[in-house]
Amino acid sequence: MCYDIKATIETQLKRAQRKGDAQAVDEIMETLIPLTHLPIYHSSGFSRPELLIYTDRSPDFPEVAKWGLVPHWVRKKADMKKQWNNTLNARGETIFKLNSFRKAANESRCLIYIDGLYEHHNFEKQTYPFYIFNKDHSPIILAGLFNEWINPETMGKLLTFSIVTTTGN
DNA sequence: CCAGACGTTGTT
DNA sequence: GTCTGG
DNA sequence: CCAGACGTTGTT
DNA sequence: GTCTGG
Repeated sequence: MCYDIKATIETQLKRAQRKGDAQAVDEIMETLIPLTHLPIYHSSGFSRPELLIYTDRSPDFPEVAKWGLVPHWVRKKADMKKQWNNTLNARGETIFKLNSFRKAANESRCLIYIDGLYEHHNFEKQTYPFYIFNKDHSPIILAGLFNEWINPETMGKLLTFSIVTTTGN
């Protein structure tokens, strides 16, 4: 499960810095970062934050995307709103079967660089958030699926993504 | 056949 | 206790 | 998923 | 677009 994350600009840019050139990073800072909610210190997916993802069609130069995948078959804006809180996560075991994820699982995969994530644990009827991160503070790199949805009213493109989860190990 | 959904999480 | 909003 | 609300009346 | 439930 993964519904609450921390993502700083530095961490989100790590891949572009390593794989791209310095000019590309400057361009990202100027043109893409202002379109996002970065830096994100603790956001729930349900607040539908926008951040950078590294897609398989552009693996080293990130794209701005909104958390909560809108499937390709959604036609109306109202249907989109019904759908989007249910696709923050995608169970890896079933992504090739389900209508909402199958096409993206086959064709549109991405990576999401984050600092850490928050898991809630229950103890004596109370809930406590635990922050999970790498010991050396290196990025946690999550597997994701994405889709580019065309809003029929405005013809605007909306890039959205879902985080792939699996059973604990 | 048509209408309506299409998804995730947890379990002291 | 249960529903809504984020 | 968790956090926080959960309700009513009238109207310059 | 495709699957499920009635």
